[in-house]
Amino acid sequence: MGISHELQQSTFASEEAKAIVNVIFTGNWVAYQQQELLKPYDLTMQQYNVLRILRGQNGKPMTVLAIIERMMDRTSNASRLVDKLVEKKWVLRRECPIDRRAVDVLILPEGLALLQQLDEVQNQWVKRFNHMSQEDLIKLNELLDHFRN
Amino acid sequence: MGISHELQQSTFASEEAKAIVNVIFTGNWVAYQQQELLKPYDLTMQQYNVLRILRGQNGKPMTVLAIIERMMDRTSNASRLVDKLVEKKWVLRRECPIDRRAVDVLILPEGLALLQQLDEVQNQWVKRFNHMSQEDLIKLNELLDHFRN
DNA sequence: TTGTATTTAATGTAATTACATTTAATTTTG
DNA sequence: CAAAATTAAATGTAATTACATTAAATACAA
Repeated sequence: MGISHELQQSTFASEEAKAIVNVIFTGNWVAYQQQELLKPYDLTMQQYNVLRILRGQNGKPMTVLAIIERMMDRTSNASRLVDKLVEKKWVLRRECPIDRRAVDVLILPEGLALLQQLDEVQNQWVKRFNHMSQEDLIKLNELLDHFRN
Repeated sequence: MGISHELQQSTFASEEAKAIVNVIFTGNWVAYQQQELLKPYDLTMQQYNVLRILRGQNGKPMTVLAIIERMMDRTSNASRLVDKLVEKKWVLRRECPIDRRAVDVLILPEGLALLQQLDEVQNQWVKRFNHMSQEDLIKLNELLDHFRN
């Protein structure tokens, strides 16, 4: 089931053009599945992404700008994403003591607990990709990295 | 510049997890560039996608449903996308004579002219990817197809 | 020091998207 | 045939995103 069949497109102008469409389409395809996975937890992909970034800090706070730099979708409005997470009591936001322009964001135990729950869901879901060999996955990661230069 | 460095993430739980993030991130990355390219033409990626699908019909009309089946982002609201294209006089919408529930959508000469203009822009931009060999591109397409099963 | 520029985050807004519902037409079933 | 089910598209709406602007704090330069 290649991209040509998927989009019912008989030919592409070039292998480059095909790869561009394929990368976007496949990205949307995975993102959609992730969204479905997260829906029961009242969490959008971007919110989930922010939570995981904060967990990676191991308790250390992060500014909004630092969060953006690590996000998969950097066009998201991180201020408002953090808003939502604060609303849901999963993270804490407080003035940064060193630079009062900045804001420190911290994940709360409730947020960590939610992520732990989601780890299990995620681990189950990732099995969906075990039709790919380890070599294939490594090669795919290399090629995607190369694609972005 | 791998995905780890890009997102400042030291490790991933597995090569699968890394590939998932990489596919989404790279998809967003290309989509963002395409959007920037289209901005001067007052066209969103989804609108552009619909226009190109219609051009592929070589004058034959298509129903909204048929358009959706060929779109890269199938969660888009095709009705409203077509609305926008009708507003801008790039496509024509008319009742399907065979099934009055359906709507025939046709690209207009103005739409074709716009696309022709964009072909040139696109061709220039695609050169951005000529650091990838033809073999790399073919392999990338294969792996992305395989990734989706 | 003081005024200017830059940085950081928040906010206003318009457009888009997601999701459910509605409307109208067609198909299927009894 | 008539009623029920299904299909195609449009629409209402709430949430999200994109984009520009604003506000506040800090850095820099004269």
